[in-house]
Amino acid sequence: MATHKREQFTEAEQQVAVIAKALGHPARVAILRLLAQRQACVCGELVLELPISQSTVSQHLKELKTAGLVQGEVDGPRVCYCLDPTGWARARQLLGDLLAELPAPATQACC
Amino acid sequence: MATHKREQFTEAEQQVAVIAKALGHPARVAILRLLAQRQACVCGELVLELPISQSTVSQHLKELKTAGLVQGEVDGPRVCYCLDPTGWARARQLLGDLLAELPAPATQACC
DNA sequence: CTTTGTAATCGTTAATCGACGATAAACGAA
DNA sequence: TTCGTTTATCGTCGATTAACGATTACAAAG
Repeated sequence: MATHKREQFTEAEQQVAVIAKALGHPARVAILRLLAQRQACVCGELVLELPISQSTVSQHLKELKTAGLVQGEVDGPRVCYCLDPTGWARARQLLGDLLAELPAPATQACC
Repeated sequence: MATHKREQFTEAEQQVAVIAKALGHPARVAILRLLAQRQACVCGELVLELPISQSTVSQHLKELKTAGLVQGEVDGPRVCYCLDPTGWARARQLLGDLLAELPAPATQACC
């Protein structure tokens, strides 16, 4: 059963997991890269660039938005997406902390 | 349909996604942190520290191993786990590249 | 060889994910 | 107001995930 015991982990662990989960699909990584590269962040542009359907892109955008990594602004009939400044900054912080906490280990294993 | 179009994204995007997916659960983040903190990386220790059952821990360890982040070495009746040196170094590289490629945006949104 | 302790696997269950087409909603233009 | 364009949502489907207890596999000890 997916009784999801997530509550029992630390706040930081859960937050990192949320970020990582959002990054856990190539389409979402691609979307973030596109949003960072070009300033033209209209949804339709993304659909043209990606090998998935419009509804699926929309779905991924929703997940990124839920994770706080992306924000969308309605602009007439279309929607302009971009990285969420504070959310992405926070994500960078959390991932950076994780990398700092888990440094590259010595070349030989522990045991 | 889960037709998984992952093949159609770039190699880097897919690899980042694999890493991120492995980090996408608080239990796995916790496991990695425990492995980095203490050198005592015996599976049983992890089970004692985590609020989930032995079989679930084993499952998560398997996923981390599949993602190349962790390695296990049989030591008599128990198994000693630790960060996979090369795999984790690679993961650090990929995540670092991503953070470099997606810098903290200007405080104001794009549109 | 049998027992004991440890970890992996199996089987099951519920929930979530990923994908799509179809439909609905929102808006500007005619 | 109606039409075309754009995006979000709905409904569906199969696959995967997360979790657990039970069982199995294995190695060391007796």
